[in-house]
Amino acid sequence: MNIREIAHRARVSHSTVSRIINNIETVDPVLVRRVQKVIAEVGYRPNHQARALARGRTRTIGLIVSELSGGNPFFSEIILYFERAAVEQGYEVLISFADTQTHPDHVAVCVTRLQERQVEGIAVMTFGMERYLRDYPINLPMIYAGSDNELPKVRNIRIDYLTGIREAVRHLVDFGHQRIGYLSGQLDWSSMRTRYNAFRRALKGFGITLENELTVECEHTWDGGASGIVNLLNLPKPPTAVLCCNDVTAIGALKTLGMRGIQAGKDMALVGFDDLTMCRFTQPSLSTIRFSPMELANLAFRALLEEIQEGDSRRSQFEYKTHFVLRESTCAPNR
Amino acid sequence: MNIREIAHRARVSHSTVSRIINNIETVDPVLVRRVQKVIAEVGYRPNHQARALARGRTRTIGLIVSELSGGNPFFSEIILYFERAAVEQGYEVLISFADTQTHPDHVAVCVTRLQERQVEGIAVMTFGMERYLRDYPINLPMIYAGSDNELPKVRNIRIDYLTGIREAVRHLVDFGHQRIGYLSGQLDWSSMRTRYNAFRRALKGFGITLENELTVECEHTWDGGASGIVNLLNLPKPPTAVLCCNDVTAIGALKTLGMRGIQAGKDMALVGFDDLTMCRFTQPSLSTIRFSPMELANLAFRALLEEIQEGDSRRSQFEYKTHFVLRESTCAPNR
DNA sequence: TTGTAGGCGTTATCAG
DNA sequence: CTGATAACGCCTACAA
Repeated sequence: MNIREIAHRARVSHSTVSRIINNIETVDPVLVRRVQKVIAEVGYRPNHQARALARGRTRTIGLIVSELSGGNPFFSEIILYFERAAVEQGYEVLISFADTQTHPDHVAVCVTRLQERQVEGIAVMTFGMERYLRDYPINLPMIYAGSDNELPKVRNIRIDYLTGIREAVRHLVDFGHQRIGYLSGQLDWSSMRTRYNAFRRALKGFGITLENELTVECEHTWDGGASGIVNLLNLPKPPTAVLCCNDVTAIGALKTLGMRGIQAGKDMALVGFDDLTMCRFTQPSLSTIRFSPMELANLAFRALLEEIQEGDSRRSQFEYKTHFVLRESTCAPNR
Repeated sequence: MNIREIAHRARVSHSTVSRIINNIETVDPVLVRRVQKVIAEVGYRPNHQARALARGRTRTIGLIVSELSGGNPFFSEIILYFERAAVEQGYEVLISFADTQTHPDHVAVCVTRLQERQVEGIAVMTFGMERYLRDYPINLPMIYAGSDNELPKVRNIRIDYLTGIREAVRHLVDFGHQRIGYLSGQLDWSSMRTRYNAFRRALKGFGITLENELTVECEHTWDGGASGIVNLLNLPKPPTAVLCCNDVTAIGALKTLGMRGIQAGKDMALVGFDDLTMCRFTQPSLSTIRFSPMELANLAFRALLEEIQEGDSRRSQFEYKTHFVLRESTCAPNR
């Protein structure tokens, strides 16, 4: 069923039908009613591909996220809020999962796919995997978030990890902690490296030097956190507080602590990162560093939209600042 | 940059270029090399919309899920695994979020959008909202999951809620529980109603009749569970065990219990529903009824693919059976 | 206000 | 094996 068929049945030309489905004012109301009746009767829907082809615009944007494996809710919230922001502005979103576990450079495949679909811009929210796009020819509006090597052609949403981490460390130091452990995700992810560096810098700011044994590198998953913290607990002199690279890791660690009879928020201080909804529902509730998927998604969409609409002309700086959120999992050192 | 431009630069016809990008064997290798060189040089990518238009096929399917609000990981896992299964078969997935909170019939809007995008089929994984499609003219392959009114034109993945729920209830009854409470989601969602009915039927099977006061209807969110269970605790004679309509609700309830000094798995038995990854990491870990998003997504994709490929000819029955998963949150009644 | 003709980028069907 | 030529469904001058 197409525009010509409708036109035939309504005894008008197909251009008239086209005008009507595009809400052009200058059409005889009589014809409008006649055509719309036919459209309703046959259940006609305009073909989006054909429109895009004829118009030269798709009003579609791409969103690339890291794989949601193990159900880390962080990225699913990114998707939800990004989509919502886009739909509000009349854009559609094509979502692409970069399967970074098996093929790190899968991000490039995703970009290709999206380009073939003629997206008008791409938001790369992988927090680390965008480095595999370094040699990829970028010829459309594109934004990264928290990338550590800023490219001239790609806008980057700066992430201020330091502020939140420093607030968290200050909080712990105020409590009297000196031996603060760190549960890191894989350090070949730039965002993980950046967080770690921020942590070390924060410590140094308070006159503390981080001993090597106090950093554990693990997968940033529930299981990674659960097993990673064992390395800290088994130390001859374990830390009195632990900062984790994300909430999922922290919740995994929390589980291990609980199983060993160690109470976070009493025997040991534990801090997460992200501020997932579920942080309020762990026991104890999890103090964390806010890195809100909702705010990030909105920021990313706004940045991309500006890039699409304004091009190089107006390049506002977009920045996201993290903050410490106090809940129940932190406490004074227990010796 | 298009096929004609490539043809011009490589001094061949555009049909030859078309053949080459479609890997048609019968092309002179010399030309292949020449054309591919140009393609690489200019960074040409075929236009997907144009291809779809010319081919009359999009190799794209639609997936409609309920909104992910509050970050319920259930739907995000559905999306992930559905997408993965589809990509494996050379299909792309268009994801549509049905914002059922504000506009229940938003599902219909999603279907329209997907139809305009010429998807070859749609999987509706809303577990309840598909009823708003009742009067919608269905003219393409479509599947539902767990729908309670089976339509002739739509394939439905039957969900056997009863088996898992009965196993859970048997487990509780074996422990000696007689007063078993139920924390339900909004009962105007068909999947919520079906679960509830299954629960009552299971109870009856063990000779227990459910007193009205033991059922609480709440939002099936973290907060809903956290506040909903209060109504059960405040009863003159509270239940000794509680079954929840999903894990998120159960985890919310777990939090409230913890704050009141009631230990799930010791003072009260608590059972969830879904088996989210995080169930293993709550304290205590959550006994639940397995309703695996991964398996459901795979099933849904297979069903839809068969519907697309075979049409009405071969209609296998697809069914998903739930099962009880024993962890630490259940125990004998504590009086 | 309406209709006609041409084009968007690709595939497919023909002769050559 | 290659190259015209005509679709695919829609939009948009331009002409009537």
